[in-house]
Amino acid sequence: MIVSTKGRYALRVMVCFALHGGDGYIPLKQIAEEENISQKYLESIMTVLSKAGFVDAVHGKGGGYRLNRQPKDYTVGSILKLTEGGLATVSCTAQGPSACARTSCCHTLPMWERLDKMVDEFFESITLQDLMEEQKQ
Amino acid sequence: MIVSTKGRYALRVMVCFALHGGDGYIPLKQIAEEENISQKYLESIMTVLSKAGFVDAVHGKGGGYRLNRQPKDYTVGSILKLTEGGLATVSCTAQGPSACARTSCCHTLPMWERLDKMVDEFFESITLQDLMEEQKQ
DNA sequence: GTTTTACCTATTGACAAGGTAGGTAAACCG
DNA sequence: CGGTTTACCTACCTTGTCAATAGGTAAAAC
Repeated sequence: MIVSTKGRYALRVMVCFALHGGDGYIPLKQIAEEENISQKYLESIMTVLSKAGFVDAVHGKGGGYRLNRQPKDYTVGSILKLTEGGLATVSCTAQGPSACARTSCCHTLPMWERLDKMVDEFFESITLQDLMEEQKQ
Repeated sequence: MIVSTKGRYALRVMVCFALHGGDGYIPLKQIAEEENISQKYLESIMTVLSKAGFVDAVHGKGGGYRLNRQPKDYTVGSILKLTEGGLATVSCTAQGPSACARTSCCHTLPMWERLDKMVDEFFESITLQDLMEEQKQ
């Protein structure tokens, strides 16, 4: 598994905000109900997104969260890297390139590095806007 | 992480057998020492490969394991799917397509399916022969 | 000052990953 | 035949992470 619930929920919620559009703040309670995700669990994810400046947050009544960019200006890759803490496909490359002791003699490392690159480019090529427009059938 | 130690060890060991070449059987003890992997742990991996017919196994002195095809006739994908028990990148697609209750309304599922396909094609396009020839620098 | 909201700090239960321990069964060798 | 080498089998253990829960505090509106 390359992407855990955390990253997948983050994407779904961000798409949900994008679909709501407008300038208003939406409370997390509403999003949690619409997406049928534990509100408490979502809180921890939203805090990460908020601290990283991906969304605006306002306390109190009438508050909540909202996007602060156009959907086309969020890449899926940026959201996943933030919430998942990286997108390395194997532990060999998770600590950065050449962190493994076998680097110099490994016959498989170059493949993992190509895979990482391919996955990264895949996610960076997709935006929230793309996801909004996409749906099964 | 998309590929765990199990699958990575399996690949390294298979490449190791391929590099030894020849028709002789090689005892696991030797491979474990060369690759610096716990022999006991490798045993469980080799048993899987043996049962699936990826390698021949012979008991007793002079025995061990050997490949039973040309290196170019093993795809990385086939080895990983066997030892990892599948290569799904998200749990949404791990139980086969459309196993998720949100299938019909999910904005992210098509992306996961494309990712799965891309990863599968990547691994199926690489053979043991390719890995043998490959090394850093 | 009450309500609504975001935010913070544990804690939990389930599960798998990665490996260990100790055996049994087959094949060879003297 | 008896010992040695090997594959194979069953069980266990430790560690860590995931996903979620619980119970608060702080800010903003009314």
